[in-house]
Amino acid sequence: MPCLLIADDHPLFRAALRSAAVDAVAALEVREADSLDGVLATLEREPDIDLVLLDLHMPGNHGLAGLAALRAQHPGVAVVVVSANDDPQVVRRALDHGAAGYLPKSAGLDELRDAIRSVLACEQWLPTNLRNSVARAPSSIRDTHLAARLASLSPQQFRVLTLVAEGLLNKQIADRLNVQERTVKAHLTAIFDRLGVRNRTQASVVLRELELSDPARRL
Amino acid sequence: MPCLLIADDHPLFRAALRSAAVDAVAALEVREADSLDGVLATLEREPDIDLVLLDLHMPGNHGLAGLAALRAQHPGVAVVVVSANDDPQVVRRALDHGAAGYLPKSAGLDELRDAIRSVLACEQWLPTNLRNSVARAPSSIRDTHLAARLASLSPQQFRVLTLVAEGLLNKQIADRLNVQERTVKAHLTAIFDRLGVRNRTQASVVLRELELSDPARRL
DNA sequence: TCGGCTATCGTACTTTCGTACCAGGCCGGC
DNA sequence: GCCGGCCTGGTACGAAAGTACGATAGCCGA
Repeated sequence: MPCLLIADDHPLFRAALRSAAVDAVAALEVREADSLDGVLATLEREPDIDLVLLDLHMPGNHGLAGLAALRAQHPGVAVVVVSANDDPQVVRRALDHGAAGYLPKSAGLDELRDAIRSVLACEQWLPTNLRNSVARAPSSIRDTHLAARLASLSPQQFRVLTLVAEGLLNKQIADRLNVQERTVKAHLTAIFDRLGVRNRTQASVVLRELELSDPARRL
Repeated sequence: MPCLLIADDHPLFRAALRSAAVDAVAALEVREADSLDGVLATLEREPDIDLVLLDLHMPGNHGLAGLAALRAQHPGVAVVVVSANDDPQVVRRALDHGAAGYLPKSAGLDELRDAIRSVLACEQWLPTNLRNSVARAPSSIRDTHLAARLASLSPQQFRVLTLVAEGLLNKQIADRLNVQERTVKAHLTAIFDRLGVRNRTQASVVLRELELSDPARRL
């Protein structure tokens, strides 16, 4: 039986997505989360989840960072990004970072149903009015490299990286993760190696590249 | 005689702005720059500049960081932000960081003329269709604090901060600025004090808060 | 079963960072 | 003139970061 996780910080919108989803797919189990940590915790707790509807703008998330974390820690779970933003460049970046689909918040029930069914069948899905423009949007080489590097991080490494990017000291990170500072250092050495950087500041820069810049930036 | 600096990385758009501007204001001197460094260099070289038309998306610039740098290093120069983005939240943030006006790239010649004249007369200017919505957009307390802190940095301190945010070592920064590493350290101590942070990673986070997030982020 | 990946922790070491104290020269405002 | 800010340095020191050797254990797929 297919299992869906709805990740959005807006209760009403979650409810709307839920009712539309159960209406669209027979015998669908649905979970909900209202923060990025909640999403990751739920995925840990319930490994049966097949699909996540992920709002890019929830607490603890910055742009595509949540998507990257999800893809890095749960590569087997499909992710459909749900966003009010329908700029083809942003959609392109989301797909490059492993999204299986992109659902504008303005989408109708038909589209939502289509999206869920397609992605559960392991097909990529985009709204019809975006397909052409997204296909034309060039993938940034920088972005695909970034995606590949970040996806190679282990879950724990990703957690360390996010804490580093918040400016925490190694000792603070160790306490937060209930390990020794020495272990944090070991992870950091691996992280630097994988990301191709030489210190923590550069690593945090890499992570922050995932924040969604102004859509006009690349024009 | 009023003097204007047009800062945009697109030559055609610079030309359009220039012809419209000289047409709008009598005896207007015009300079151009195509990068943030160019803007700052020109302002150093020519202290007579009264007004900058600043595109938010030029090389070396990330979101509002260029505006903040400009305001910090040349508080006497008025800045009109020129952007394709007309989200009221972004406009609000630009104004909170010291912009004297905001000109959508879709603006007509009349609006450009109005904008330049108003700002040269030391009045704030916004396009009519944005005035109400921007007035309703709340100022983020975080943002105004950020603006105040960043504006208190000296020019050299700002340069050090930008290099720190790129992940450079103190020694590398020293070489880049032709000073001793010890001097960089002195600047950093002052920077941490003013920004209210405790290490370089947190400082770079503060600077990167100025990047323009996805317009929908605050909804 | 075995190799590979991950996570954990250890010692010792170098480098970098950050702070403590200090000071001289420069410039602008009161 | 004097005060205050900025920019520049100097010595010294402790703290943090990062590296280089290690090690043990678990898990998973070939």
